[in-house]
Amino acid sequence: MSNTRVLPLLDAAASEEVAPCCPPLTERPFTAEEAETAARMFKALGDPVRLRLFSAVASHEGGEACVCDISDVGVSQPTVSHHLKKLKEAGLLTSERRGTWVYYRVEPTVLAAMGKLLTIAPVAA
Amino acid sequence: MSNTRVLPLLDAAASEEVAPCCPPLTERPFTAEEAETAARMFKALGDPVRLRLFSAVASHEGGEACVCDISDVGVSQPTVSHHLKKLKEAGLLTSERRGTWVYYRVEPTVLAAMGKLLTIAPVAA
DNA sequence: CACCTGTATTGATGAGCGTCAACATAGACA
DNA sequence: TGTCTATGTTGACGCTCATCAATACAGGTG
Repeated sequence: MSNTRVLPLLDAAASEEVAPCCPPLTERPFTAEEAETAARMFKALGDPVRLRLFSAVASHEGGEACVCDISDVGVSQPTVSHHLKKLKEAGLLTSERRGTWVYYRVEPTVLAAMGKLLTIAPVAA
Repeated sequence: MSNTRVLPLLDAAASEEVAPCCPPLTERPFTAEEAETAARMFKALGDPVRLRLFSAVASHEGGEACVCDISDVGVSQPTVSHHLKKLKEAGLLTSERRGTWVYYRVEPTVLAAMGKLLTIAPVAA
């Protein structure tokens, strides 16, 4: 029944140890430092163009995509490059140049961490 | 083992039918409209002060909190009010006045929907 | 080498946002 | 009614950001 597990592609060990910054939003009030860190990630996804770019990379086969595959989002090429840089700085994407093209891929642990932020705190039992 | 289910507080029916806007980010590239909708929610959580306010409400007992309980986040009272309004406009919080105080509570279905955005697409099986 | 394509950087511009002081509004109570 | 507390609104200021044109850089091909 539960077919919406968080990032099953991670190996079992990692899936239990992904919290790099913060507890679930519902567990206790965030400290200023936790909020600063987590807000940076949410902010990176808070722009429609960046969200489309991120989704395009995340859903592309192999979990990675060339810029040329995803740059059709209605803005100029420099703007695409700028947003991809922002996503990299937020730790959501990594990039690698292979010959002529640059490939971006999602950082799976960060995606899992953000997913955990939005869960109800695990029942203590 | 899986103690990090998404919003177990929702009744079973709702937990299977929460997608108000978009599929998981990893399922397929977002359309412009989907990105616009989802980005609005992420953007609302993309500010440290708003994230602290939201976390304070979400983690408060009963799932709701008076403004007076959560307004100690280092900014002025009008700024707190402004951010709470933003969170309301994004559909993440609702408010209700009871006598002297105004109580905010989290909108659980939206939180669940955002959690689903950050999951890997369910295995088709 | 020159030339072409793909991607990143620079600099500028306009819009949006976070913040506050001042003021307004709502409810409780005397 | 008047006064006090809690919360929301207004208007302004400074800063950040999304965007683009122009340019630079990287790598392939001839």
